[in-house]
Amino acid sequence: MSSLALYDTLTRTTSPFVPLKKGEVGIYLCGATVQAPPHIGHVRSGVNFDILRRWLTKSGYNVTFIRNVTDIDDKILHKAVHEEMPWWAVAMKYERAFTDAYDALNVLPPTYEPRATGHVTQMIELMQTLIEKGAAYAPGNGDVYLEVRKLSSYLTLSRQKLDDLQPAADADETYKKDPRDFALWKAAKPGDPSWPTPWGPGRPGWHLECSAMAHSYLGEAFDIHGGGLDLIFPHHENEIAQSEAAGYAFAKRWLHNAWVTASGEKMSKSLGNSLQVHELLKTVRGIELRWYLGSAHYRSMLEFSHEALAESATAFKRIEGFLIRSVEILGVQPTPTISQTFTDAMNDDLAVPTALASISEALRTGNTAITAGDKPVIASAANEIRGALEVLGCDPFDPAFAGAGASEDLNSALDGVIQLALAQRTAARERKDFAASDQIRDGLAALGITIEDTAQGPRWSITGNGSK
RNA sequence: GGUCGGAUGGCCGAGAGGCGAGGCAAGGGACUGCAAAUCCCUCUACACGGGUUCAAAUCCCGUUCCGACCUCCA
Repeated sequence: MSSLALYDTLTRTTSPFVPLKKGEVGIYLCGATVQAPPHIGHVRSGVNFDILRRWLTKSGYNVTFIRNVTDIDDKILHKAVHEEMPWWAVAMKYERAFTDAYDALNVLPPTYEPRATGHVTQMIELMQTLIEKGAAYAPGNGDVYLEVRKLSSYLTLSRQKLDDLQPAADADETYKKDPRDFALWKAAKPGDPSWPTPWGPGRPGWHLECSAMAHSYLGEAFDIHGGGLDLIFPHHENEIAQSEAAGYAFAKRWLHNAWVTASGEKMSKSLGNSLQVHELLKTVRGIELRWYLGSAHYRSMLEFSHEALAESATAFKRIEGFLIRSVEILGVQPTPTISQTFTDAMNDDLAVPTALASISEALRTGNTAITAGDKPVIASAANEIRGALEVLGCDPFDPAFAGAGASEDLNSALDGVIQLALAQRTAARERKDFAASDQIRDGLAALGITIEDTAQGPRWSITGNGSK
């Protein structure tokens, strides 16, 4: 038996995962700033950490998974002006877009999904603690800053030196003790939303909210903090700074997912528009997009191309096709089981690509067994494959992906109609009237129904793309 | 300037001292009335130059190129 080992950005090594509390895992994942529709880079993070969560759950842990929503920030306020909507309506609109995207990709809803605006009280408490401890200061302009020079462990995650940092171009140094001090809280500007605080009305700084929410739901110390690679600095450094200065042990381990790249570069805003989740879902199903996003190792860059996505979908359909045929032959859905090779791969810092190789092997075994009519082998291969797909969130029998399906009555009626046509075709084939036989097959194909002749007789499936 | 990644076959994508990961595409074959599906075979790659070693895609040194972060970022 292997046991789970995970990489830790803090130590830059892979080490055995030991939870703070036996059988329990607390995870905090930095979620979206809801100011635009999600592109695949955003949901890759969601998918990667969903796979981690599912594997931990499968391994027997009780997982508390917190993923926040940043529903107030500069960009949202700008967008509100641009879209001529209240800022809160903008935030809600895009929060829904993210939720829809997560749902389409079968990303499990977090245990709790806190919004920044709902945790101002906790943020004020945290700032009070920080000021009392002398780590933060309110210079009187309504801002509250964290004094980074006082922190010995600042920048340990990104391994930088404070003096090497380029000072922010837009830093207002009038009130800061050091240009690198960052804002915990921002004073209200005219027309902007604000919340009252002991230091004047204002709104949350980005970093503060995550520290406050992680503390609220996971306590002073928790197991895993996740996010995209680009959050290491400044966001996660600043979260550590705030939380440790407040006296919390904070995250024990840091996991960061790599980007989706296009032409070698991190997805930019302009590219992001064409790679929005809802656009891509016009070309592939959610389960196929998820398969694609999950198939690379979470710490590797994933070079996006429409061709690669299409190929990935083809590969997935082959696996799915085997499972469907296995149900037709065995009459029951496979019972998910986890093989040792899959376990070993996943326990090795979620080596999904290696795990996928074990699926390919089982697939070949299973398909060969179908040809041979070897039901026990078909069953064991199908069980193993379904077990793996379940962990990867790509189980075709998962009700999450069955949503748009027709009712049982309708399916039953449709099957009856097609069987009538197939009986005609079989009769035509028996009298060697292949013209008539092919006419029926072509006719069904035009309706998006594919006919395949197998050793067990003809089978049909809806593959779409029928001519209109 | 500082910090951190990367370069693997037609394409995607693992591996991290010794047994050709895997997938997709392509070609050939089996099966089939044809097709589809499936199976089998073929396609022996690790940016470059040195070095260490019995053995290097993997370790070391150097070089080139690409990318990320440095207070908006998944």
